[in-house]
Amino acid sequence: MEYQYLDCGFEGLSITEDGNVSGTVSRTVKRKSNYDYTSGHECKSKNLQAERRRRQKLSDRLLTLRALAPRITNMKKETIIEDAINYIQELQGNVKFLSDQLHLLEMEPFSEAPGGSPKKEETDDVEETNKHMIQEEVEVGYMGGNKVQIKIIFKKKRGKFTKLLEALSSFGFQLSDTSITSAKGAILVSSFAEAKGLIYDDRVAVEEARELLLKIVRSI
Amino acid sequence: MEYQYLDCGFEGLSITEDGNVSGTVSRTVKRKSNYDYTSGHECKSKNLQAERRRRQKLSDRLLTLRALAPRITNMKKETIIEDAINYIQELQGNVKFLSDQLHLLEMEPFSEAPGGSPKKEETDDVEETNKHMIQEEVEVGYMGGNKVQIKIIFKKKRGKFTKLLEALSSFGFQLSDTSITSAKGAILVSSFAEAKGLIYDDRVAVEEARELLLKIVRSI
DNA sequence: TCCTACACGTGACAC
DNA sequence: TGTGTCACGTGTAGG
Repeated sequence: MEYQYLDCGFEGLSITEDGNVSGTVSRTVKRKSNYDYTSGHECKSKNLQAERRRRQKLSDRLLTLRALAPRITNMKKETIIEDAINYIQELQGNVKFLSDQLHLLEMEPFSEAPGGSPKKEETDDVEETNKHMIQEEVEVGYMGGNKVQIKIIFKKKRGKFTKLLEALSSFGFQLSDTSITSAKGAILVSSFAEAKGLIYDDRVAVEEARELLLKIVRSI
Repeated sequence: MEYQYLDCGFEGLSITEDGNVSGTVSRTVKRKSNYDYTSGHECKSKNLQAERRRRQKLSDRLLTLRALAPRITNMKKETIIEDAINYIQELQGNVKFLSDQLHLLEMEPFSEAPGGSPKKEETDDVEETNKHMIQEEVEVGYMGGNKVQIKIIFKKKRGKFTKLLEALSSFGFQLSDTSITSAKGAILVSSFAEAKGLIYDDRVAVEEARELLLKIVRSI
């Protein structure tokens, strides 16, 4: 970093009073003529060195920033910042995903949260009941032993299926073979299951199971 | 953004042959005198406008970057980048912490051994991975558009399937028709899906999707 | 040959 | 009356 400019004391140019509106949108251009040209003072090498320091600092920060991102597409300044932006967004997504998963995993051992988060669910429920009017439907067929075959139709909603699975599992239904098809906002789940919690004298209480399933589906 | 410079065709200055070594450490100064002053050609307004565009783009990126970070200390360029650096490091720390905690929580169901000697657990884990050898398996077939058909085999574990569903959903896979069968501790999921997050010029990156799915399955 | 990206010096401001 | 920051125009190296 050696500069042979001394930059102080001699000037080869004078201030040209040409078009003076500088760059940005609305600068209050006052043309105050800060410099005292009679004394030849206000030497600009100070400003020069400060500017050099500033640039170097900024460049260093950019390098540090680039060193953090794993996906490096280019050395260009602009792409460095772009990569940083993308990386930050990716990291934010990861954090959100992991956080959600962690909370979900923490809630799991206590079966279902009773209070839960009321606001979202409420609005969703209102929308659901008002708008589409897709009627939930549940059928249960007895297959012998504690085996049943169940069919469930409900309205498609984000995360509803996974919650249904969890609810089924926590109520003692063990699904073996299941198939899911979705069409026009409705979901049909058809499955073979073992109903371990609903056995009365070696027979599954089919109607009870059906009502339980219906309650589960509607409550989610 | 209005400039009253036209900058093309007229020059008020000549090239002064003064000290020519410019800024950085070792520039091979050749002083080639690129410009043809006889013809008045090689008008520099192109370069000027390009430079303006570059600056504006860079400024925009900086603003975007600043918009991402929650802790804004200053509007200065340098501090914007500093904040971004700190924020990225913080996010990385969060991801690492959450990931660790998640993995720890996943191992918990196996740690309910009554004796509680850590050796056993370790050997158990090793035995598990060695013995059963249910290899995760992922296949992805391209069906046109952004539709894919996926097949996933993994070892049955409590809550794993619902977590898989959520992960798929959060990574942009929208399952339409899927069937699940389980046998001897293994689960086979076969499904049609829309891969909305992985479209490159109207084509789905199949191999990427496969690797992503494999990572998801293994990480859960 | 042109085009892109960069660092530089400089005037204008804002504390 | 200074110090720090900014955007600007410009020369120059590489592609």
